[in-house]
Amino acid sequence: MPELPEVEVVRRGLERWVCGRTVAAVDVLHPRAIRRHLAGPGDFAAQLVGRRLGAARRRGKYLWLPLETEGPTGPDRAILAHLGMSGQLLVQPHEAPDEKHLRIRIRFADDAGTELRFVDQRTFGGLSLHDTVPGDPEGLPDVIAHIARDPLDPAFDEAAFHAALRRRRTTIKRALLDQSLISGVGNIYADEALWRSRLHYDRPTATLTRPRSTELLTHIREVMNEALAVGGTSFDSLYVNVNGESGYFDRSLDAYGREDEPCRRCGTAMRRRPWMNRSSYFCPRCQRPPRPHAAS
DNA sequence: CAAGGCTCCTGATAGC
DNA sequence: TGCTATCAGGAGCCTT
Repeated sequence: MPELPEVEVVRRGLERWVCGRTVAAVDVLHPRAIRRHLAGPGDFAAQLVGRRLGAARRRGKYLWLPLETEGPTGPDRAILAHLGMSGQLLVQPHEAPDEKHLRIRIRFADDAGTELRFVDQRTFGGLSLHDTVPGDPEGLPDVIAHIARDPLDPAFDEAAFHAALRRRRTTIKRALLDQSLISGVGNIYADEALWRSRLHYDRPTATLTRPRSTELLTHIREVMNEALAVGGTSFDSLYVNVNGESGYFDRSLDAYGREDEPCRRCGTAMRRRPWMNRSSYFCPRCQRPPRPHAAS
């Protein structure tokens, strides 16, 4: 499932293969893939044709491709992409057969011989076009202005993150998955970082000391950077990078998906608990549940 | 406003 | 064999 490292791999692929190319034609093959573009598929295509794409950017799990400005008037625009659970952005030769779940095809006005394809089995992801936040140096699309900076962003505000954890009345894994507090962390890397930090997923955020939240952030960054170094995590063929190659980080996971397998620190059988309509994996010995306490 | 639950979707897999 | 139930889960939206 694409979380920050996987999305960053895709961003780099777009940077290499799509940046600077001019859109010639757009085919929307499934309306759900364009549902966040409220003006509809026809408008999406009409707005894109003839526009040159700028350098791909990313915040958390969101990607965007700025449209290079045509003239002095009008707001800057960008193609916003989210991969959802199963989305892929593939650069394919024109002659490659259509993927079973091909949703959007973008052709370019050059003779490079390749096109950009958005393929998505479960259709949680999609593309859309948006104005960018006025004056924002990164050209952040306005609809994701509420998404927090991610832990690999040099401008991520660690002190503010810690203060928010102390202020919130919630638990640590919920906070890690809240993209308005910290972005880019999904279920897999949350479990990995909590295991490395020996923190139980139900630990109230208000109990974390500054050293503990700093340590947690360090583990988040480490696990993400390790995944990035090997091209991301993939359990099946659903996630591939922009060239269609899978990542290999799943071989290095310490917590996620390891129910009944021995903890790599202490040997205790790892456990899985249903949690928020998904699962949490943890070591019952290294990651002790928080002590229940009376409400104050 | 914050917190937490619901919902969208398809395919693999388990169980009967 | 073939059916149904379950699970995977990001994030917008809704309720409390």
